Amino acid sequence: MSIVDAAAGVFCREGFAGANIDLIAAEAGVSRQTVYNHHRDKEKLFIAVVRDLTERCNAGIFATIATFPDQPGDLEADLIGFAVRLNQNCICNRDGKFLRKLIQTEGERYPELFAEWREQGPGRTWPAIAARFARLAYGGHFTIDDPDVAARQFLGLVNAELQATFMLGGTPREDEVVQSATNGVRTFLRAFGKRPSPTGVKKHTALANA
Amino acid sequence: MSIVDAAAGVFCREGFAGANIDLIAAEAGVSRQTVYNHHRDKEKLFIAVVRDLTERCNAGIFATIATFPDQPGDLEADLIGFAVRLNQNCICNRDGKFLRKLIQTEGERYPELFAEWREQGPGRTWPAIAARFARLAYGGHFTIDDPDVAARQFLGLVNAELQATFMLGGTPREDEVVQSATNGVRTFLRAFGKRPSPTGVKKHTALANA
DNA sequence: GACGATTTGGACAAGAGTGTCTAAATTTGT
DNA sequence: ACAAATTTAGACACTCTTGTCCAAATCGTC
Repeated sequence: MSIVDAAAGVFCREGFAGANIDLIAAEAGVSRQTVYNHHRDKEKLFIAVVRDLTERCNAGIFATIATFPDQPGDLEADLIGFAVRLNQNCICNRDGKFLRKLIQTEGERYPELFAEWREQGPGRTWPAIAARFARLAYGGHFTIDDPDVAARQFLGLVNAELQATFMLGGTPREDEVVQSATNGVRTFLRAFGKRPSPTGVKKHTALANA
Repeated sequence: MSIVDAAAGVFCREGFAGANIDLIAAEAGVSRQTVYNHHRDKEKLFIAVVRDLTERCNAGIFATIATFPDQPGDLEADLIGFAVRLNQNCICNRDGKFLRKLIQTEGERYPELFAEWREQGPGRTWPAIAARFARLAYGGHFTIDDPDVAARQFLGLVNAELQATFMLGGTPREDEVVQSATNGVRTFLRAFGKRPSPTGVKKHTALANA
């Protein structure tokens, strides 16, 4: 395991103040001196960790956004699949979990660093998702007023049932992710879908592959 | 300011490891020895802080749930008012912000303590809100399949636009809270409201008083 | 095989924080 | 006003951590 990977784990578990360089070195399988050789001090190491995580997470999110169903066959199933991929590949994986925790934990201590994240992360990914929704709406699959609002509400809905787990830093099981996404997408489509389908519930299988 | 209040602030800012007892004593306006007299050690003090916050937050949430509109005049405006009260009085205030941060930061270090929170917090408040929604549905104001899912989605929707702010430990402005609640409730009612109102947008003022 | 670069382990100084102790000062109740 | 309880300031031992220094060992490359 690389030094920054090991450091990410320790910083997440112990917080910045509680993180021990000796422990990081041990988990990385190198000597303490090597840690200091590569990264001048604890703070520089921390910054390197956040930058690394932000970069990797963003790459994953954009790769997943590229799989957005622009020409859906079954709109409900396709959106559920997209939501599940987004969660499993970007938010629930190791990088996503770590980055989320570091932002929550140390966000106030490094305003510039996390302002940067905010711009590069939600500031770029949310509009990208909104654009995909706008396209679907333009194609006649939706009736939405504001694509940006719709995108944020989509994310809020498909994660609605995972909040408590995220709070405690846990990782939801795959079936919980699928369940939350399924319920969220159904509500989303009841609100914005073309046919205001009544209570009728169709049976669909979520495609959870990458 | 009491010792636990001061400790709450310092634990939140600095994390458990980074929190300094001298600083807590100074902010509480007492000597360090007094802190040790009241709470045997740092860990006991931390536990007292979390218990205190959990208790106060729960009281606030249940007080707010008591204002749920059981017999709504204007359903949309009443739900927006409820959502705004919930956010302003329970989630965005000092106690809510601190409890959220402590759970995110130290949740993994004290599993029993935060399992307790989970039972006393979401475990009791979510069903309570769900029961109110079930009552509205039974009264013919809604068409919902599962009140529990609907309650979680309601919370997810009205907070959808505040996520990034919560992440960084910030406090959203009142108008942001109202905006998010308004958009969320409108979408919620488009999905579950009795009359599947089209894109039509009515003008309503959110009652944001306590 | 030899040479330069990197890594290693261990020692080290400096600083910070926890928790204890004690005697003096202050508050509280009566 | 007095006695008991509490609070205070300061010193203290102890532990832990950071960051530096250095000589020996290891590695990579030619």
